[in-house]
Amino acid sequence: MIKSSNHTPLPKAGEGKRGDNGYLGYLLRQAANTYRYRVESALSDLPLTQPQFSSLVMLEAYPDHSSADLARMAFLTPQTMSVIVSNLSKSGLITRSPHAAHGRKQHIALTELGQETLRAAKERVYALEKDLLAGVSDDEAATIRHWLVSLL
Amino acid sequence: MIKSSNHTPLPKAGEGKRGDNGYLGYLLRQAANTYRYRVESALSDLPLTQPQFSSLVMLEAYPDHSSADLARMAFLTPQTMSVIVSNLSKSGLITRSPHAAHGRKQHIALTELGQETLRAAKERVYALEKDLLAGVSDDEAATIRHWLVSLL
DNA sequence: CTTATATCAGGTACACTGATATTC
DNA sequence: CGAATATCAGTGAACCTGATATAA
Repeated sequence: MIKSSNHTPLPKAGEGKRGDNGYLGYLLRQAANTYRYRVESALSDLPLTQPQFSSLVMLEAYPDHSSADLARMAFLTPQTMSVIVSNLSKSGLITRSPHAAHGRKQHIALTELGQETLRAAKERVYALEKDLLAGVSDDEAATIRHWLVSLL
Repeated sequence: MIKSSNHTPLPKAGEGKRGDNGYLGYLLRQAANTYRYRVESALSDLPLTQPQFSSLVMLEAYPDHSSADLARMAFLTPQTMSVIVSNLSKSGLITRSPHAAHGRKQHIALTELGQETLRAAKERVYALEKDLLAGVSDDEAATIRHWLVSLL
């Protein structure tokens, strides 16, 4: 036998349950996983994971924000974000300098390498944005965008 | 100072970048993360992770499918799915019995506990489905569903 | 004393690649 | 032999909870 179980047809990959009639939560999860995989493939040579990329984008958009600030933005615990920031630091993409004047806060800054890497990553990732809306009208895009925001 | 950096306003949690105008991929990721967190909170007393829950649902819907089959459905490597299945087995939710007649395939079956747990988990998770579509019209829901499926 | 920040310690599930054994 | 399955070994980023130290 060539293909797996032969008395019950293998559902189309990713369907899990009933395709167009599948549960929304399941579809949301699968879609996000698929997209994450695409992003990490596109970034595989940099190297930068998606959470790291997101963190860099946030840092660039909102400089002078602390690790704790980033954690709140990303709905993560401070400890988790601390690990991500620490990994970014280990990769030489950011530097943390003690900020004596403001409590225990650390000033996070992108290094030259960090800026270069982020710029390259943005090109790749933003190119994927177009694919996300292929064949979707502006009205539909607005509906989708509004729905995603409403879930946060 | 009470709230983090005070000269640059902290963006609304989860926005990361520009809210309604944010990048779709980013919104997709954040929405999926938020949903995942809700699911795992709802399941925290069972205990069952979301990947484990998905696997159980697939197993119930498509009995007699192997770990390799599940991996294909979920877009995961056989090794990864093997770990998930192994954890389910360790928790006593499934049993694997050698199936001498069909190559190396293992027959996976839900135990009594597995069926009970899945039933309880379904109640909780499917209750969350309603929240996903709160304030969304049928037309909009169809658009969203179609979009998610198109990404897979 | 309270609050916020950062970080250490420990743990786990999940994801990958690579290698191996088994079976048809 | 090739193809499919399962699994061992190793690695790593990313999550979590809990405890601790520091500083406004």
